[in-house]
Amino acid sequence: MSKIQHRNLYLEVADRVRELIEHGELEPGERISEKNLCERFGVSRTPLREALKVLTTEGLVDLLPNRGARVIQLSIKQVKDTYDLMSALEGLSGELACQQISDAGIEAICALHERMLEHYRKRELAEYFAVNQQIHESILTAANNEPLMEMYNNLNQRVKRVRYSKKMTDEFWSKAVEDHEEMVAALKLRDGKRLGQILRDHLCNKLEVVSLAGVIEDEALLKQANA
Amino acid sequence: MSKIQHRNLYLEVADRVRELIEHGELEPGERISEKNLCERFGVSRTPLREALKVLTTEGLVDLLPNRGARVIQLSIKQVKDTYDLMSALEGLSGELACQQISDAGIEAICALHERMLEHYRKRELAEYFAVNQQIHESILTAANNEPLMEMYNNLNQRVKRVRYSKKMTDEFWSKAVEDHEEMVAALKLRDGKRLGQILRDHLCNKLEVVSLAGVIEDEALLKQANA
DNA sequence: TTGGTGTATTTTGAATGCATAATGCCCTTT
DNA sequence: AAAGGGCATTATGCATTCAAAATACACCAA
Repeated sequence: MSKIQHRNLYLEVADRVRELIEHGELEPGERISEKNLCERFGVSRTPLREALKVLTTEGLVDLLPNRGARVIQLSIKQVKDTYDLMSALEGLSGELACQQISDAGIEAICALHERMLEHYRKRELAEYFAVNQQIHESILTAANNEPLMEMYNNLNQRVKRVRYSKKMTDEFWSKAVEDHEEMVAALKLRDGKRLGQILRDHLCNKLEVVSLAGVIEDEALLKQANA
Repeated sequence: MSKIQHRNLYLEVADRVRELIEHGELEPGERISEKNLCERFGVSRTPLREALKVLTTEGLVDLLPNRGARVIQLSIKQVKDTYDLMSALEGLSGELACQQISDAGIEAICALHERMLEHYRKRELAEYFAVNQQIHESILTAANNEPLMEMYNNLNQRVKRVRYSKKMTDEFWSKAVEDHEEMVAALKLRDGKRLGQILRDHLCNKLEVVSLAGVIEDEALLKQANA
């Protein structure tokens, strides 16, 4: 029997707004109207404003005094900085995972890895991404470090929008798969230092940024053009 | 001329509550009475409640639905996890700092290092700590990575209480100073990989935890006895 | 006593109301 | 026509109010 959980309204609202941002229904830089969202969710301003304050602390929203809230708009530098940070966190997760993960856990990741390879061979990008993400999540979970998980997810949330819009070159893709081969090898040996190093250097964190620059600038230009 | 800044009340309140927690006026696990704090700060419940929500997302406060707020009380594992995470962040800050820091910046840190050594020789613990912290802050600043800084400060805030209460053994202390010698050497060579490695392994992050276990357990027992 | 039930009190959650700051628009002036 | 000033409108910040949940406490029964 699961515990009765009554969440507060502001948490629910925060989730919903997060979704709106993630799915692009609220665009970066867009002004968030309290009234508008209140009507949309059917709640009063109090829980909505509390939610906005939470989202501001999470770094997803920018709250200007007396001038309302906007969806955060990351500069290229901020995205790069965030990726650097996430790499470091992934590195740590690799080290910790090697110390803590069970044999079964390793096997599970190997299985995911095989599935990922299959999707790579078939050039199924969306499926590849999904499994890829599962692998990284599994390592993160195996690391068994709450604040690490929490921070990683928070950062991921911030860059999700731009992350999804990335293009994958063949060269980039094959390199990523190579990295994953090495990762699995290190994991099997429980070589934490090595896995950590690979994850820190993993191109998903580095190379991406290069192509990202394009995306962000395109969006910025587009916005200017429309304004 | 500095910009006119009018901060919202909830930010002010959040700062004040943070201080109360940091200085131990609100103890870990202690129930936070809304009414009490409202009267103390002379504000209505709205901004206070907003502040509590912010502090909850920051991980300093635990907000239970319909049952009020409490100051967060970290378990030994959580403290250990947080330290692991902070080590990784410090490591990253070292790598980045080496890439970005100016010659003048390096010299400034060397100067701080000399001052720290002086305090070490004179066994001036408080002064040593202060300068030590300045060094780490300088490196973090030199890394020039906003979200990194933000996260580090947040984590630091969470463990500040237990961090201050730590005891310093001679052996531990001398090892710490040795580490710092190596750090400065790596920094002078702008050897990011090396500085990163040293910082990740720096005992301030590792050894500390061992003695911490004692402190936290003592406090827990004390609390039980009083209850 | 001890355990449980029902009521009163306190505390929290959310909506509403009010004061103030920001925005938009029209009008004047040059 | 463009720039600036003033008024009306709107949005925000905070206080207050109302409703619901949790807590405390007294009372009763075993």
